[in-house]
Amino acid sequence: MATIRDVAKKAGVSVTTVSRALNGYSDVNEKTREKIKVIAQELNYSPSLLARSLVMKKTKTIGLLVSGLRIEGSKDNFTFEVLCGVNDCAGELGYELVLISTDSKKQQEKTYNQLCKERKVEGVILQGIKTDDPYLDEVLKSDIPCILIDIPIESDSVGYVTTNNKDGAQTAVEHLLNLGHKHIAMINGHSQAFVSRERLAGYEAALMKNGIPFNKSYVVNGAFLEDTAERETTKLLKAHPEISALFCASDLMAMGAIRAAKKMGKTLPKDLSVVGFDNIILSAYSTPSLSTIAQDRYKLGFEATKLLTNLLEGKEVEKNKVLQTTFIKRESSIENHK
Amino acid sequence: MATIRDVAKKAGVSVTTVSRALNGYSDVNEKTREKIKVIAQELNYSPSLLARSLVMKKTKTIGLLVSGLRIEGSKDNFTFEVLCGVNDCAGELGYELVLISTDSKKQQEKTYNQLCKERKVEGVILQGIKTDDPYLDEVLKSDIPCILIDIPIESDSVGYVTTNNKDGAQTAVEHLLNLGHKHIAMINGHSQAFVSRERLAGYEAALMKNGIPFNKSYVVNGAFLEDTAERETTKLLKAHPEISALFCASDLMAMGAIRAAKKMGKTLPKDLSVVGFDNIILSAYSTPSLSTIAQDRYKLGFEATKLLTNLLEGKEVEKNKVLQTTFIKRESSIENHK
DNA sequence: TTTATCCTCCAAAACGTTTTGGAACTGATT
DNA sequence: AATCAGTTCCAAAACGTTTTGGAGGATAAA
Repeated sequence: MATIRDVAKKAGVSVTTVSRALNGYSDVNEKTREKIKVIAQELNYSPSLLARSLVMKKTKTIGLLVSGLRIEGSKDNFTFEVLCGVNDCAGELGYELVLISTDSKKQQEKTYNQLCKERKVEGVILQGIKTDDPYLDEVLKSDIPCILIDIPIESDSVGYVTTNNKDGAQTAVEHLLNLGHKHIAMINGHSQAFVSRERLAGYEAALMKNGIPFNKSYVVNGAFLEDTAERETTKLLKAHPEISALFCASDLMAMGAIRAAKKMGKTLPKDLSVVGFDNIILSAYSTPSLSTIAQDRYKLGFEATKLLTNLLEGKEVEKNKVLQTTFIKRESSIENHK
Repeated sequence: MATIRDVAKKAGVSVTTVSRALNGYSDVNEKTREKIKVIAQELNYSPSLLARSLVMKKTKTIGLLVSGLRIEGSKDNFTFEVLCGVNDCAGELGYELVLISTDSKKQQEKTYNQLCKERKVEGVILQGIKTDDPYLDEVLKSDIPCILIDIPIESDSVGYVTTNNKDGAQTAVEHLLNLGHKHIAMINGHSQAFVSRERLAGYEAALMKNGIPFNKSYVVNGAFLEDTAERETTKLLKAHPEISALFCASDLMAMGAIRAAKKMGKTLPKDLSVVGFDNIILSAYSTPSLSTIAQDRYKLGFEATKLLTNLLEGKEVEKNKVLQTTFIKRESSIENHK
C-alpha cells in the first residue's frame, strides 16, 4: 500500500507538497501538481482516512444506531427503509455510514458514549429505541450530536424527526366515522412508544370532534405485534360485539386483527372495517387489501441525516422535522351495515 | 476527550504502562493495573480506535458492499435479511460493519480498491452484483478478501456463499409433476445472475428425469421484476393455453404471474398452479398463498461473515458454503384438473 | 560476593496524514 | 543596493495509540 511518503520520494518533493498538491492548495506550482497527480495515480495511492481522521479530528462518519435490529423487522421494513434514506443522504453529503446495533445485553457492556467514541462516529441517528430505554438518558446527557427518530425530544445536541401521528390517526378514524361507523375500537401499540400516545390522541380527537364519547374499554394494547394484536382483537370483539370498525396503530397489528376476525367467522370488510397505519408492503397484497395511513419511512431516514449533518456542520437551522401522512383507501374499509 | 496520556499523568505512570495495563499484559503489577483501571473509568477514557488501527494496521472492520441498495428491495427483503445476518455475526466476532453502497454512477468515480482502502475495511461481502458488472473483475484482481453472495467464484482471496438453487428448483418442478401437471412453464430471472442459470438447470433436470421434453418457448425472462413477470406471463399464457403450472424463479415474479393470470380471468389455483422461489413475507399473505422454495437469506449473510473472518484471520478452511432450501407447500399449487 | 532470574516499569519509535511557520528564490519597486 | 511582495517549497510538530528493547530493583541461587 503506497503512502504519501512513497509519492513524495518518487516525485522528488516533500510530503507536505504532496499533501497540499492533492488537496488543491494554491501554494504549489501547477506543473508540480500535475506531476504529483500522475505519480499518485501510478502508485495507486489513496490517502489513509485513518491517519487523516486522526490528525484532523473529523471522521465524516455517522452511525445509525438501531436497537433491536432483528429479522422480524422484515415484516414492516421500518428499519430497512429508514436505512435506505440515511444511506442515500449520507452518500450525497460525503459521509460514511456505520451500522451500530444494540440489544439489552450489549447495553450493559458499553455505554452509549463509549460505543460512539470508539466507533469514531461524529453523530448518530437513533432508531427503534423505546422511551423507557436507559440509553435515552445517556443520549440526552451526552454531547454527541444525535437525531432521534420518532421521539420528539430536543436539546442543544439532540434533534428529532417524526411523522404527524396524531393527524394521521385522526384522519383514519374520521374516515371510519364518515362511513357511518359508530363503534370504533383501537388496537394501539405499546405505551413505551411516543407514536402510540400520539395515535391515541388522534383517535380521541376524531371521536370528540364528532361528539362520540371515548370508551376506555375500546382501546387495547397490541404491542405492535401481529400475534398479540390477534389475541387482543379476539377478546375485544367477543366482549363488544357491537364494534363495526377497527383502527389499528400499525398495519402489522391490522393483519393480526383481520386474522382474528376471520377466525371468528366474520366476513371482511362487510362485518368489520379495518384501517391501519404505516402502509407496509403487505397491506396492498392482503385480502382484503388494507386501508391505511401511509408514512414515508425513507424520508424519515433521509431527513434525519440532513438534520444531523446540519448539526455537525454547525448550521443554525431547525433541529426537528415533522412529516405528513397520506391516507390510502383500499378494500378493508366500507360503509357501516349494522 | 480523555487520552491515554491523561490517564498516565493522573496515575503517575508512563503511557506504555497504561496501554499494557488496560490490554491485559502480564508485565504490570496488579495493584497498578487496578489503579489505572479506576482512573480510566473516572476520566471516562476509551481508547481511540483510529489511533489504534493506525499503528496496528488492523481495523477490525468489514464492509457490506451492496450494489443497488434501493427501497424497492423492501419487497423481497433480500438485502435486509442478509444485512441482519452479517450484522449479527460481525457483532459476535467483534467486527465493525460499514455499509457501502454503489451504483453505476459511483462506480465510475471510485474503483473497488479505492472504495475499500479508503473506508479502511479489511474485507468485504458483496451482494446484489450482476455477473456482467465491471466490479466483479476488480474484485477478482484485488487482494482484498471478499465473500461473494450468490456468485460461485473462488480464488486465493475470494470465496462465496450461495443456496443450492438447482436442487431447490428441481424440487419445485417435481412437486408440480407429482401433482399431475404436464405443461409446466418457467418464469426465470435475468441472465446476469448465476441463480437464474442454476434454477433453469433444476427445471430442466426435473423434466428430463420425468421424461418430459424441454420446450424452449416455455421459459421466459421476467428479469426478477414483478411487472415484467406479469407482462411476460400474459404473453406466455396467451401463446400456450395448455400450460397448467408455472415455476417462477422468485416469489416476486410469482406475484406478477398470479396477477397476470387473474386478469385473464383465470381462477387460481384451479386453472393454474404456481410455485415460487425465496419465501418472501408476501408469499404467506397473498391469495392464494404461494407454495415456494424457501432460502435462508439471514443465514446467507451470517455464513458469509463467518467465511470472511476466517479468511481474514488466515484460517485454513473451506472458502465456500452452499445452503439447502426447504419446500413450503401452500395454496397456490394443486392437482392438475385439465 | 557474584550471577541469574523475575517482576515492573519506561523512553522512544512507529503508523500516515495535515498544518504551521518559515526558507529560498525571483522579480519588481524604491 | 536595498527593500518588498509573491511564488513555491519544506522541516517538524501533532494526532493517540502499540510495541520494542531495555533499565532498575528485588530476590534467589551459586
